[in-house]
Amino acid sequence: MDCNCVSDLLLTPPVPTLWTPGIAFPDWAYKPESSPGSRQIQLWHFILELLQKEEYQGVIAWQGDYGEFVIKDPDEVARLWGIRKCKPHMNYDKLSRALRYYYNKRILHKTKGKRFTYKFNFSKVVLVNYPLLDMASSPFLLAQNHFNGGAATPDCSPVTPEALQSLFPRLPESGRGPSLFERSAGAPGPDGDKLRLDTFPFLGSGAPCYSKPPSLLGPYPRNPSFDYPWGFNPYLPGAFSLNNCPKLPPGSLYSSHFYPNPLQSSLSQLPHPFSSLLPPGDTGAERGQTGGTNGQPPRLCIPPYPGSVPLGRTELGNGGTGVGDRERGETNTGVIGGGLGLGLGLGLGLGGLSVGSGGGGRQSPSERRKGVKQDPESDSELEITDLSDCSSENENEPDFSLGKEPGLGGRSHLLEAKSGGLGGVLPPLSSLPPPVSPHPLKSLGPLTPPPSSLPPSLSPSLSMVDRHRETETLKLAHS
DNA sequence: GGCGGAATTA
DNA sequence: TAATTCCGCC
Repeated sequence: MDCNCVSDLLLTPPVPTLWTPGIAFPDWAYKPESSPGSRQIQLWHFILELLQKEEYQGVIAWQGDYGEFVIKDPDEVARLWGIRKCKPHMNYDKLSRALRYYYNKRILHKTKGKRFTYKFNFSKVVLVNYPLLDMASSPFLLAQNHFNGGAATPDCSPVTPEALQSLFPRLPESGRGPSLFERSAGAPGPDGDKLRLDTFPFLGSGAPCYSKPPSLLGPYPRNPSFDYPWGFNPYLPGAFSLNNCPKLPPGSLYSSHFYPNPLQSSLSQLPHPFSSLLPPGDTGAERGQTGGTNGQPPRLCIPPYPGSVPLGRTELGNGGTGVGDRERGETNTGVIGGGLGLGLGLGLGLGGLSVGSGGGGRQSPSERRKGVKQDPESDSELEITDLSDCSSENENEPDFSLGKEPGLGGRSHLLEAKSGGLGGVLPPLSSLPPPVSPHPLKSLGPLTPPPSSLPPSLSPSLSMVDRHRETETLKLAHS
């Protein structure tokens, strides 16, 4: 982009001590390539940036549900966005159109009844930022599909703290402890990127309402030496006002040097148990996932998640009820089964798990008006029918996964290639545990015993995993 | 305000 | 591909 107005805005790295760890994406999240099809920052990244910065609390802020934010000053947000994109004529109408554009992608949805209020679907964000996560966790999510097999499966509810906790057992339940894994904090480079769960502000506990992500509310280990040595700068694409940091040369903003290929790094970024899928010597544990490396403890920020509602609150119960399109946003459910499981389990080619369409009510307003369109892609309230369906869901969206290969086949191959026969690690589909719980999240249990703080509701997942292992053991014994 | 279609842009 | 722009409808 050769837009001056952008470059003027972009280059102010955050001051670590001032940084509010609400939402920060791994460096590669800002990598143009990480935004398929996009050469520049995407709107939702931008929104996250604004939400993350205290100076914009008066313009846009977290509010209400986890992942929910309100645009307090639509015109200002539009103006800022226009500045960022060099679109001087940007206005809220256009901006909101772009936001609506995310509905089908399920990155966002509208909070009905609340003006200027939207809600992030973080499961999607997870997928976007952790393209291999779904693969790595496939054993669980595959099982998840079994669980969801007969029921309408909401495709993507927000990732809950519990879900993340399951995915990242070491993730502390509160925002104080450093627990996220970080990759080497050494020199920037292919190994310099890191994965931060504070990327997801709704995954911790917090007050139902907040002017900023609850993650900002709790104690947070300010690390004076935290200077993004790997080149990651959550504000890079859009730093607005912090000027006391050295500007990066214009060309460095998206320098590939700082933005390693996520495909190469994301798997190795995966925390246990995913890291265990890596070849020996490359596990997260070995890289010091718990304590960080190079003396730099991983940091975690705990996001605003009105924590009290782990699994069932929200949208989980709505899935598949066949609500109308106007309700689609609120139907956003089943994080694991949907968001993560979607990419994962389905991707593995599990498929065949038809989930009813939930019956009608899927026409868009215009469809109702015009009486047309059958919604083949069934975008929002996606019913997971099979892998192809799942990926078809993504057909209209940026390819967040690995290339164009539909489904997991491609992913698996890739993973295998990358990790040296990972395929052998992944359990055969036939070994998947039988449905144990209809609850999508329950299948996402951690491989390791869940933290004591985890709600009992997650316990069953453990037994599921155990059963899975037993099955595997038996199979091995038989063979 | 909010929605989505359609054409267009970069 | 990810918007941007315009628009008519609700």
